[in-house]
Amino acid sequence: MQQKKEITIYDIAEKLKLSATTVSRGLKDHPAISKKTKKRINDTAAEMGYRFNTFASNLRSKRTNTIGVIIPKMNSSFMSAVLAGMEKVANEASYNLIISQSLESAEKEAVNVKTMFNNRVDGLMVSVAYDTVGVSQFELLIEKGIPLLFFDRTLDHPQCTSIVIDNHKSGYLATQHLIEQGCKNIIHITGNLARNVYADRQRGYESALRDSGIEVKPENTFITVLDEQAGIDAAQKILKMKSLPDGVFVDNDNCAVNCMANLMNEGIKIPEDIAFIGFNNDPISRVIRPALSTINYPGFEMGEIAAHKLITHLNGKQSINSTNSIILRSELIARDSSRKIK
Amino acid sequence: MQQKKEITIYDIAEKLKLSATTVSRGLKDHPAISKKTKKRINDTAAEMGYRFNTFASNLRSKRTNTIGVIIPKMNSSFMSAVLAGMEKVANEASYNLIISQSLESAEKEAVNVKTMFNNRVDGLMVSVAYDTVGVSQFELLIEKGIPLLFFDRTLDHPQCTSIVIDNHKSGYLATQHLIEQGCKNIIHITGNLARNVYADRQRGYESALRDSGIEVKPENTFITVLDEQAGIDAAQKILKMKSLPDGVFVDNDNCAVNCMANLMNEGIKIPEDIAFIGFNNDPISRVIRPALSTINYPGFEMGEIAAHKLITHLNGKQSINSTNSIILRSELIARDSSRKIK
DNA sequence: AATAATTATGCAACCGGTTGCATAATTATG
DNA sequence: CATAATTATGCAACCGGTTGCATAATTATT
Repeated sequence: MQQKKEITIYDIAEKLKLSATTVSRGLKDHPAISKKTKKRINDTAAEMGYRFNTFASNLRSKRTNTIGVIIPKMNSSFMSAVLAGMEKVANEASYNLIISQSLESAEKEAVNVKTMFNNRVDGLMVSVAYDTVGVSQFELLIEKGIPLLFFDRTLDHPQCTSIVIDNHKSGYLATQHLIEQGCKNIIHITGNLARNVYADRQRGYESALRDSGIEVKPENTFITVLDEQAGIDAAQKILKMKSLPDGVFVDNDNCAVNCMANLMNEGIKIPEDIAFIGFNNDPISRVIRPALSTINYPGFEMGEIAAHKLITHLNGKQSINSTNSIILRSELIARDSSRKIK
Repeated sequence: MQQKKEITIYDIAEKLKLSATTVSRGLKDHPAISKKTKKRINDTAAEMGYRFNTFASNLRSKRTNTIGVIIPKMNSSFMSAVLAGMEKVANEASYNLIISQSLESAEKEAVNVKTMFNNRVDGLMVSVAYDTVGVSQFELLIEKGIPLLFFDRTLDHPQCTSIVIDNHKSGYLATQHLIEQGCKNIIHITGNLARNVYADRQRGYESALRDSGIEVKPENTFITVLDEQAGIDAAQKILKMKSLPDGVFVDNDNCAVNCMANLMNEGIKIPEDIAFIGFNNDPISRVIRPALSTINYPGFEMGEIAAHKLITHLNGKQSINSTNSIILRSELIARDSSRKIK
């Protein structure tokens, strides 16, 4: 395992009878170095098998070209789309991404923030865990002037930009759509209402009901973790209700689909007995039968925009504080699971 | 944006009238430092707001505690499961993950390898792009003694470990299952046969046919990119065949589901007319109706094992060359899409 | 040809932990 | 109490690019 000696700019300098300074600049395409010298330097570097030492560079220049990302879980269709978008933009701008998962634990999230901090990421993008409370774990970044950006599940902080969709409007549209289809007794299956995404959708749901003169019943809102099991549990709960609902709005397609499948197994007809609408426009929503109505959530685009925003700021082109939040367009996609009216 | 001055071990040393050496060792829990001094050092560090400088450390110690991952695409259910598994293990072992996507392009893959190389990752885990040819782009890593591990889509290299499932057996099992259900004219929708995963499954498919005395027809193997569109295209192609197949084995659930849905729209009955089996055990396979039979591909586990294997090697516990390949268990999951016999 | 302006290159300190070797401080042994 | 054996701490060089400032080389101007 004895590594061959690494070639440094000093080795190149010596061979070319130049200074390390000139070699460093030549490799960086610095304007003060002549074309001829640059070519000599680059050729020799290639020939000698030189490789740039990021650490020496980072150490001196105090920049890492690395962006941290902390998300609850990698393996969801939505989140991997976001990551893919971020990676694409970051890669094109020569930034590296360090990604870690909080696994929905605020505690693990705090540890990850610390790690990112020690790794001196130039900036951090976060979608917070299910049970995160307060912003204190992020203060040390802000004090050091490290830009912090929230996306999807955000926290409110005057110095941070948030990238979100209009969750209130989305919740409103989804509910209104069910009402238009004739639903009068609508369940909302949602998550922790301390999280902006769920709270906003719940408010949208309530507004839509009120605007149509339908009573808002607290027992019609199910707080769950929105995973597959939660969908199954919700189905059981619905089956036990004295009067069956005629519409269900679920904040996650995957959860919705599992709930729906369970109800169908018990002989419930979708959408005739119960109309369904999900959230995210997950691929699963398109292939299930009946196809699941949903709210389109542009994950890939959100990732691109978040990364782009952060990088623009890092490159000094624009302050991250100039905008406090960016709201992406999301829209209703009506499919068979909610079409009671033909 | 003027950062507050960073606290270094020298600042701590000065305050405690110690040397930087002692502080460095104290923070690292070095055995030669007394308990008392360690406590003083750690307390002062915390109090002064010291943060460890990874770059200075990396520069000197020539280790990065960073592992690179290059995959074709992040946003597939299988791949995000793999990544989640890797991240979990890496995080627990205090390694960072740098992830980048080749987006199925060999060219972009080569660039990413170079970037990882320059970033001096301690090791690299790769699932190669659709059209990657040869191993030359990885040679520079191997020459420098940087361990390289392939998973899922592998390349053959004497110095690299591969983590795979038994694709031959899986292809055999899938095909055999269809035959047992009475299928005699089976299509295999697969990918680039230069990739081990697809070539092996194709061999398994052919072996199963032969073992049952069924003729292997080249035109029954569709080479595609296995995405949603490919599923739709395959459905069209099937509908135009002179004699319809009675079974279809698709190397990807998502593609399978789209193909199936398209055929059903045209009045084909699944499984009565055509039995279907997919690959991966994607969540989608469970919720679609009829539920899609598939091969369970333990992505999360594969990620965990790959990361664990690499890290064990990096920590000097075990040479990566001691095993040349690790084969994970995969199994057939029979569901309604293939059950012709009740 | 002399001077100014421009372009190209180099010096040397710096970034902040790490480590082999030497030395000092403390404890154990005879 | 002297000497050996441990244990604890420090010195100084090192890792390899980067950068402000100075100087050298070349070209333009009068």
